[in-house]
Amino acid sequence: MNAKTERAAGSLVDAAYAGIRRRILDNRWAPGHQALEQALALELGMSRTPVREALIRLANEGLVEVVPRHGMRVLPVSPSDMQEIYEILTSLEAMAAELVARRAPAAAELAPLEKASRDMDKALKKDDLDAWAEADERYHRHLVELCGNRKLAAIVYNYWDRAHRARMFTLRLRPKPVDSTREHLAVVEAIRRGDAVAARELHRAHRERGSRELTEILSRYRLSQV
Amino acid sequence: MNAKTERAAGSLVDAAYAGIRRRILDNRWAPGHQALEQALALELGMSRTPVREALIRLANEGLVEVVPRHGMRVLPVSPSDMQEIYEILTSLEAMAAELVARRAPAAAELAPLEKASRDMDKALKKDDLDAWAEADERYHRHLVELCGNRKLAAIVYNYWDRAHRARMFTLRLRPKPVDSTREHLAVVEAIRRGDAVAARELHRAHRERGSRELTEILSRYRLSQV
DNA sequence: GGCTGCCTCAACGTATACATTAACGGCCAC
DNA sequence: GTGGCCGTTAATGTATACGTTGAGGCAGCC
Repeated sequence: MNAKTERAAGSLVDAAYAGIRRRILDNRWAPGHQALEQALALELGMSRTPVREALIRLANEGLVEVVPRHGMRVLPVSPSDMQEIYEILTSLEAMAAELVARRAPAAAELAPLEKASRDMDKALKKDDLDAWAEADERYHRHLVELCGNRKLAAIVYNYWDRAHRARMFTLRLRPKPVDSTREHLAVVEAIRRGDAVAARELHRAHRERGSRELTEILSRYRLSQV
Repeated sequence: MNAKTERAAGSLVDAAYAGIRRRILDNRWAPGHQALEQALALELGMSRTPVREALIRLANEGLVEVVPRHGMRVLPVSPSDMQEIYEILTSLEAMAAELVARRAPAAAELAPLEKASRDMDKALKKDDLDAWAEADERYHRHLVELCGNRKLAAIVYNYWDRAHRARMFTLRLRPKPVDSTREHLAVVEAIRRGDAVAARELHRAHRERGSRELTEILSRYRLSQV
């Protein structure tokens, strides 16, 4: 990706934000990586001003830290960070499932959830973990979209970003996620019945299980940060 | 508050952030209020640069919107915003209560919760609604602090800020909050028992009731925004 | 040899300069 | 009178300038 491509977005601030964020999520800049404002400006082909403004956004979103005299630093995600993040996601996504059930959406709106779940199974049978992760993310994303609470969705997306690297990293270390599909479909079924409490609790249990597995892996492999 | 006082904080950016935020939360700048960057800079006694950087933070936090050519605009909070916010707070604070119960805190850590609850009762008996609101906030704040999840706490604080004006506005329109104290103490009791699920569900019920009352008031008084 | 204090330098925070561009008002045609 | 076009102007986005200050190195002292 060259500077010209990154400029495509409206403003240089947006370009800087997108460029830096991409580099972090793609793990091109590992956790702990530091870069001075001037260096960033040079790499992104702009002056320090838009870089600074992008860094403020990224710092607010918890992806980087700005240390005076040391530039920005890509924040690592420790196991305890992951636990905190999963507590937040568990709580908010469970609420999302409840809200979806209360809204009693049309069958067409639920179809993508089922398709995503089926795709997870297919991917699993082919041992294609990347496709599995994509379908899993699609399921969760659609669920959160359907709940109608945009602010809640925005928080969830933000924390997904923060946990992204760790998820990618543990994807191949964890046991085959054979239970996820069934749990997803159980949530959908509860939504279809209009059973908001069941939807909430089933989704909570689903996330809690995922959280436990992740935590266990991180501690087993002594991954102090990702 | 003059410019000099606001400069007290370390950087001008912090001063601008604090100054603008204060004006909004105190309702000196009503929802919808607009101000140009240059005007803000003049009022705060600094140049546009730190003002712009503060506005980015405030916009991220949802207090203002930056519209090119029209400067910043203080965002109103509509009833549907309030509903979204309360859904988030209900879910996260319930999780916080659960986490506190799981941590099995020492009695000394729970004492401030009980004191805050007692202060709410006292304030109510004296018909001092401001003192009631302060004690109520103190209870909720301490609960969220105790849960140990800093990121969760940060989200909660942010959304409290957004809902602050509406809470202050409806404080004197709502029925006397006679149930709150009992509900708070029930949560504390569940925490003391180590009954995490009960703590979570009691707190959820507490917030859901508050949310219902608030929503009802906003619609009864046709408050389309605060 | 290790530690402390000074000095240098560069990174940052802030101010200012400047080109761009959209809002607004006025003017003209109908 | 009304609607549309054009020019003016000011607000913004970005670049650049500049003073301040803290980090790191070096020398001198214990």
